[in-house]
Amino acid sequence: MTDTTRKRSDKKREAIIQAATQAFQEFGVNGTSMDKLAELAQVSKRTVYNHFSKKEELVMHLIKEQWKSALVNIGVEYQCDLPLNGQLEELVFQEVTFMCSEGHLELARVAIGHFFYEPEKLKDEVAQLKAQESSLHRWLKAGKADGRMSFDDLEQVVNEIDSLIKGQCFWPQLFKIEDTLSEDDKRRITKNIVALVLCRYST
Amino acid sequence: MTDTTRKRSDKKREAIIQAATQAFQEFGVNGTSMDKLAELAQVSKRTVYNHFSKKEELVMHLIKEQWKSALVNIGVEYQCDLPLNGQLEELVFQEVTFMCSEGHLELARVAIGHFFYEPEKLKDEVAQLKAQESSLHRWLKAGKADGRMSFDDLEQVVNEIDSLIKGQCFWPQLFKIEDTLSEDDKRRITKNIVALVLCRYST
DNA sequence: TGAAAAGTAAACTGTTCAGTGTAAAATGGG
DNA sequence: CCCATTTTACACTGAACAGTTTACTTTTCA
Repeated sequence: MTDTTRKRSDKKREAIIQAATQAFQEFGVNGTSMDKLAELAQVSKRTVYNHFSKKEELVMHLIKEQWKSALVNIGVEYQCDLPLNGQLEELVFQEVTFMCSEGHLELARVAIGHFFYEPEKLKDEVAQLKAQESSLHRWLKAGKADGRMSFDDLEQVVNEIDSLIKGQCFWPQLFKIEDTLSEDDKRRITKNIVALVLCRYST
Repeated sequence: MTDTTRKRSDKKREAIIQAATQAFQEFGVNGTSMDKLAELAQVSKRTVYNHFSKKEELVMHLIKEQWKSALVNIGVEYQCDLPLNGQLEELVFQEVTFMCSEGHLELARVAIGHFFYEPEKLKDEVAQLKAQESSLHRWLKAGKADGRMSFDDLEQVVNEIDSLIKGQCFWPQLFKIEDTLSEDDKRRITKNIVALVLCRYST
């Protein structure tokens, strides 16, 4: 397999992935036939099958790929010498921005469309994702250790914040019930969440 | 159409609806063929088509039906002479209980499975549902009028409470990522939500 | 009892789609 | 120019499925 052949092959592969990404987002996995996909990718159907032996393989490839690229770390480290308010606002704002970004929403749509009737598989994937301790976890833990935050159950607080974020910045957009949020919307929502949380859990 | 014929016909119809309800929940609308459905209902396929001329008609019938029956009013009216805590706890608990009931989850699964790639239709349906002012709306408004609650934006507060409830009692269960909640779970979650909300918005 | 209403079984139409087989053609290195 | 690899066009298989047609049976009740 020579270098140039690989290059041509890679280009085709790229085109397939590109087309699949778009098509799956627009029509869903089930709504995108392999014929249609090949046509969109400007590639023969057979070539699609040369690169991905089953539709499922292509789907999983895309999802994993997007998962990976989505994991650009959100990072704000706790600092004893700064007010809680500003720090937590920055952290929540980053999460909000990520949650309602088109990239993340599109990934979620494909994944949900694909896994909706395979809850077992979904559970596994989500478990993997949840395994990593989030920046939010770390920050809250540090705040408690520092004596400026007070709560019994860390997991519960994380859950509450997560619910508040997703309930306003993810689910409505996922189902296209609400439009994309403006920067002002994001700021406003962030401020409200932070106010709510600090009012209750800061000492 | 005589009385007894109606009875036989109704039984068949009932069997169809019954089977469709189950099958749509388990396999999704797209995953349930009309042949399979007829078999599950112990009814000939033609009979299915005699009652519902298209699959779509059957689907819509089910969804509307369940919507309707789901609208058992959640009702707790604001009372000036009782502590906020207990009142709001009762109200939130009712919402929590409704949200995570199997009936509601199953309806939501069918609706989402059906509407996922038809966001326009979904938007319409949701708009209809949102039109009704909830008991929560009324209670918060009354609390504010009474001077015991304080907030600028009613809609936002309702949204926050709604997010907290759904984030812990609806979405995880919808995707079968979390198990059904026990009574204790519901109570605990309710208490935490109410504490969070009153801490911030009661005067 | 007999006619109307409803149900049944099974074959059939037409379509969509995943996945395969094959032979010809394009590509690019040696 | 020749050889490897890859791509392409296209026909094909086999399955699934919505919806229809037909010829026949059962139920109900007047």
